[in-house]
Amino acid sequence: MEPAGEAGTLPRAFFAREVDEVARTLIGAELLVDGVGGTIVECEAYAPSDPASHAFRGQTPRNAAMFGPPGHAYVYRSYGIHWCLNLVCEPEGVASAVLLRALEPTRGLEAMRRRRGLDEARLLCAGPGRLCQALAVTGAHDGAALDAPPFELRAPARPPALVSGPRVGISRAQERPWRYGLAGSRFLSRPFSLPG
DNA sequence: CAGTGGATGCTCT
DNA sequence: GAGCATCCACTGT
Repeated sequence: MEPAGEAGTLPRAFFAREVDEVARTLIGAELLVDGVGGTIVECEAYAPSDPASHAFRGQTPRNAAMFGPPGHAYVYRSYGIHWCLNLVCEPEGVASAVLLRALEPTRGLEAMRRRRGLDEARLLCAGPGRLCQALAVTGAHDGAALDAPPFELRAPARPPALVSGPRVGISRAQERPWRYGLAGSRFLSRPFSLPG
């Protein structure tokens, strides 16, 4: 019985909205996996009918979680080496998701340093692959609910200042400014081009 | 600081 | 067989 500790957890309904709005609202939220994590400072929206989305060409075994209910994880392997964590949005079947790209580490720093083999806090979660390594997120979490252990997600106390820009590492639909960041954060995977 | 290439596995053509 | 929603080590200024 720990009602107080769960009071701020984001409900599944939080994710059942248009993905771009969810992405903006996630900046400043706290994400923990087994008690390890920090503040979300960078993420990207991947919408339905988005040529850069894994779901664009329809459902496959890999992207099946994107077609499932919102409020669940979609985890895929990137470049054969890294894992990337997405949060599924919108009504079930629409297949949109937010890719988490960077955290400001706040909890479990020692566990993250051990997993990453690094000391410098700035580099522990600065990038989607690094973030998953630091939080020990793998394909085993694909499809898992975000409002239950090992996940904890809490909204920010106050809306933070946002910056936006083109998404990173994609070749299609580069003109869509669906990358969001916490203004002034030193924990981004890379800087945003202009002050926003 | 910029640019290049290797590691490595899965999906889709 | 190509192409990745990446990261790191290495090169050269």
